[in-house]
Amino acid sequence: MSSSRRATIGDVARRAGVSKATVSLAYSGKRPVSEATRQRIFEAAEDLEWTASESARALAMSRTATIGLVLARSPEVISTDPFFPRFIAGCESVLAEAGMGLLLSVVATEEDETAIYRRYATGRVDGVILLDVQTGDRRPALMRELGLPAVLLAPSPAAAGLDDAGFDNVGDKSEDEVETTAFPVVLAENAPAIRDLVSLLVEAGHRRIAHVSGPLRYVHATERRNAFEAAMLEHGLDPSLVVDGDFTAASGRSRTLELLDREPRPTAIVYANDVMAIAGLSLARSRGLLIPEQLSLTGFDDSDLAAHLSPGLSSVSTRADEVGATTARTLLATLAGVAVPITRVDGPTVIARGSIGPPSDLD
Amino acid sequence: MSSSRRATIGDVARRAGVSKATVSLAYSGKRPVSEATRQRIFEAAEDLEWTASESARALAMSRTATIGLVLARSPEVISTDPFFPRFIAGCESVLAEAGMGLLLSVVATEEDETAIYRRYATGRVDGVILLDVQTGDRRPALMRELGLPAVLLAPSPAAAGLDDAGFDNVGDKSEDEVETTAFPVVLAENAPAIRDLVSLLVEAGHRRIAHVSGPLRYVHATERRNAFEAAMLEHGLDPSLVVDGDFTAASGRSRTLELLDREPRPTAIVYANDVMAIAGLSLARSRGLLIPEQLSLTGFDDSDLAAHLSPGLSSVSTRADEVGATTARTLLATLAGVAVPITRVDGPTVIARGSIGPPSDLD
DNA sequence: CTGAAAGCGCTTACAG
DNA sequence: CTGAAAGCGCTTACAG
Repeated sequence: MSSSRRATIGDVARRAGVSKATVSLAYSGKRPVSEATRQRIFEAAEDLEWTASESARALAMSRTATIGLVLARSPEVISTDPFFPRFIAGCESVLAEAGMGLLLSVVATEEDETAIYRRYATGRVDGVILLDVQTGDRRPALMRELGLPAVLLAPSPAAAGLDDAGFDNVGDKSEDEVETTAFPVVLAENAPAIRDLVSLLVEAGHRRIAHVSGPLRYVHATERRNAFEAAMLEHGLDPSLVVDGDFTAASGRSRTLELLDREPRPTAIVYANDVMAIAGLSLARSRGLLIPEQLSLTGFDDSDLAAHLSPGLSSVSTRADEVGATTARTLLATLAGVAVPITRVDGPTVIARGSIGPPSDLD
Repeated sequence: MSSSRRATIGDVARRAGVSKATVSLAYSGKRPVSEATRQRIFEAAEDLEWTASESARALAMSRTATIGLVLARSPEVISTDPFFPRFIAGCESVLAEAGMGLLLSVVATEEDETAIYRRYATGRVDGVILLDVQTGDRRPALMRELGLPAVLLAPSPAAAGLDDAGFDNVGDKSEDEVETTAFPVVLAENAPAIRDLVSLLVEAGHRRIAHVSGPLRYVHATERRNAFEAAMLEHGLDPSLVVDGDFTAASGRSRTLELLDREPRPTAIVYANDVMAIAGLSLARSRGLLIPEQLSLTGFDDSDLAAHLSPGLSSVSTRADEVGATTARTLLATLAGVAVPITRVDGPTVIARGSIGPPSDLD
């Protein structure tokens, strides 16, 4: 706008008295360039404020320096889930360093999601990150159909397609050929933290412990619920006090209402995320229950609020930023042709706070 | 991967027995194409599963079909602020329809932010959206330097550069020329909602009302604080009960602690966002205060939790999704060459819930 | 209504 | 160590 038009590699080459190829090579370092000419080139580029056009590079190299991420959740849940922004921030930190960008899409329906991936495959991104694995997830198959490199964030080995869970992340096997690799996975197990949470409550003296799950179409929600049930059984306790939530505050409130009306009342509730737990905690309090004396509660996500409620909400730190960074790194490695079949990251860890205590004998 | 290589426009042209130009024109509609050939072309394209390469179009048309958004906040605050995800979802809904993508960046420092914009200008995006206006914001100047079309979301006319607030969004004037237009602004005023909130509290009988602000480098935080003070003065009340928060739960808690220790204690607190209000509410309750009898509280954002706490948290709906959609639409119009100097959107509106009530005489 | 050709701004074999 | 040329896959004047 201010200065006429943007400089091109041709302008730089002319000013430095070299060919366009040499300018290109001086920057990419894909072939040696004498120190003298390199200097002249860099100076010329600086004078002209030149930087290579990404569009031109994209066409010439058939790589976009962009990776794609689609969030397929209701705006309501997205806005409430601290995982996404932290995960994205983690991705960004490694992508930025690699000079890559992140193309983000938010969709409501599965149809829209498929459409987006098709557009992505149209030379828009070099690869994608797959979050929120669902049972029977079709995205892995779609990615293969589109030839779109992808990395999957999975909450359990089963979700990673490592054993048969009806999930389609197994490589194609054809007769005499070697089995092709299923695409790369970052594994952040959810189960251990839930077990720890249950143990903590049991040790504190709780026997009637309930669980408010997330939407069970998500493998991570199922995984948390299964872990809850397994842990209860291990302790010889009744694992059937499970109600289905959907990660929203509304469901946290209504499911808690339901649980508090049971006879006998549970003395502790394990929620599948913080938002539901906070709504539940607030409700219990408004009912006059003392926290944690009459009701202990735990969340999942370790949202900013958890630590600063009074009492603090015991929760599970998912280290979403680290997970995001690792996932991005894994995708970059994949794009670079390095085979990374599976990367384990430290699982989420429990953070105990005031919302957990021994059950009182009052009730 | 599965099928050899992606089809190109050449393949489609050959199969349809026409020139590449005709294929291009059949899709763009920039010139009439006979119905018969159009049919043949579409069929050929379908057979070959062809869609135009975005990289090639980007180079040929010098437009990337991508807009950029950079979030420059600490991961902590981002993860807690429901505005961003909703705003982004709103943008997406109009961008997707227009076949455009959203390139998202998250940065920590101002340096990184500048670097990102420079990369953006390198043929990565067609324009950008500017959020979180700060006093003395340098981005408008930077955008002009880079020749990057932009639209600014402003919480007040002053922040939009509509009057002198030390903000650099005025057009260049040179001698005899017409004053060039400052770049487009979407205006969503914050002040009216805060005034409404104060009025509501005053009508309920409150006299000692406090405010916990956001970080004052943000114009929207300053705007909310100023509106609070102005409203208090209008009602003939002492406007000096203002403490500085930073939008985090931690600050919500500590500032509330401070306010509750004052003598006399405020009977109501207006927080600059929901997270601080929720932390404050929780603290007040743990101190044994009855809500709203002994303390009324209000938030800002209308986060998912607000409606489902017990009592519900009175808040301000920012309609972030609509604002996002409008902002995106404004940017698209700008890119299309339509001049849209300023677009007003419905300001945020108050939602009264149980956290507001008449002050009791108990204390 | 349609085609042949040039051009967008890079990168990369191919020669030297 | 360097240059001339072809190519990436589109779009868009220019002719007809």
